[in-house]
Amino acid sequence: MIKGNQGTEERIFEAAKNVFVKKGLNNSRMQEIAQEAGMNKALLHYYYRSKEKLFQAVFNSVMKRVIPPIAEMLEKEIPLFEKIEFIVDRYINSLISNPQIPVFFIQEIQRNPQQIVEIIKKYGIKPEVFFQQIENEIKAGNIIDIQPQQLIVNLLSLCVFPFAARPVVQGMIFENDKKKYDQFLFERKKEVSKFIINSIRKK
Amino acid sequence: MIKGNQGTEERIFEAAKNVFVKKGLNNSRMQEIAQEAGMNKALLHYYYRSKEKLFQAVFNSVMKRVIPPIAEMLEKEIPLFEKIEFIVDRYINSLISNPQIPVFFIQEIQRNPQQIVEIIKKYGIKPEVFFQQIENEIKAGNIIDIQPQQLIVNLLSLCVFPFAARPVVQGMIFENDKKKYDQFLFERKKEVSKFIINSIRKK
DNA sequence: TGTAATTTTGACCACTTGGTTAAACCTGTT
DNA sequence: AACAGGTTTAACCAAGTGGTCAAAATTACA
Repeated sequence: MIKGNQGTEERIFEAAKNVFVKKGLNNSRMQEIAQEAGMNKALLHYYYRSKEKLFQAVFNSVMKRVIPPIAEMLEKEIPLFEKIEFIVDRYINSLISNPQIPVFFIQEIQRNPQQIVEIIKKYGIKPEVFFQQIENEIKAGNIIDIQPQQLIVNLLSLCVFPFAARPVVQGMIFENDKKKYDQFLFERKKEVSKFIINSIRKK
Repeated sequence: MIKGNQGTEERIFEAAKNVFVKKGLNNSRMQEIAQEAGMNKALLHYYYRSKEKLFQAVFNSVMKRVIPPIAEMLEKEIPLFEKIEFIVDRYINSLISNPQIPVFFIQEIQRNPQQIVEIIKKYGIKPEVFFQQIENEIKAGNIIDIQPQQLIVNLLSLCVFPFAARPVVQGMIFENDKKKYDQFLFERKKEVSKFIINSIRKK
């Protein structure tokens, strides 16, 4: 049964996602989202009540798409070095496909930190499993002594930061050459895991 | 000669810096800045014409305080490993004193990327000097083969990201314990340089 | 086909915000 | 004391904002 509204709600949602992710909550206008969806502004309120509600819907959906794969990777039962290579490769790959996500997150983090933590935990990331694996490897003498927290933050930093700071880094050390920076990011899929493993492997 | 305005302009500037750095341009209100400075809103326009001009004044000042020390460190003529230790320690220290700066920058980066690159170059950061030093060490066989760009972005990532993502990381892996996270950041002053040098040192 | 229910629209509202202005207020000078 | 300069203020304005509403258009259904 095709209802009268042939995907109106979905069109609003997609338009909102585009605009919100690109500009963040405070720089996005309801009017702009309506235009992007090709309809009247009042419809956004008809379907989603308020800007805040619409934003929450978008934000939850983005989290739901981004977090579970990470959770799954962290808990996968494969050797540590393999796992690091796997996570870095997949994570950077997904950031290459969605390069605005880090800034979108960082902005929302400031606005509402606790909510994000709760969503992340809801979708199942339990860093303790990964921590345990790291500690086991340390005890087994396979990697150097390092705080698991330091290691995982290092991994995150190395993956995410180049996307958040792209405009400046690209301007400073890549003569603003977009292709060069894309290539740079592509190579990081291997470089970052090499860098990490090099650092923690026991000689 | 003490004029009638006993530092009014400076008080505006300080108030604006506080508010802008904490909330970013778009979430800051002129009224709020006026309140913080304890004066009438019209005075902000009397001294700085517009919100944008006031923001530029603040932004330039912050850049002027943050960039030159980095430029100086990058060009200092000391051995590479020492330099890495020096930069990481000083940089993280300065971020501990000004933890909102990374988010402030990342937000402004999106708004006006090219302007930032120009300011940075104006204040004298020339990464080429550092790149040359890295390439020399590679040729001399002291460190492994690595793209200088990858290395410097790794260094930046490891220093800056934990401040930008603090609320989430603190919530996820430090049970939202502020003191634990402060301690974590403090330890990174040594951990990050160890991590980097471990990775690039030739065995 | 006629009617009720739902969806869509344009006009509108209340409020916020950056910015302006004319008048009041110093403060130093004569 | 009176004047002249810059400084400070309260009141105001225009534009933009999220949100509302009644009427129009469309769809579902008897």
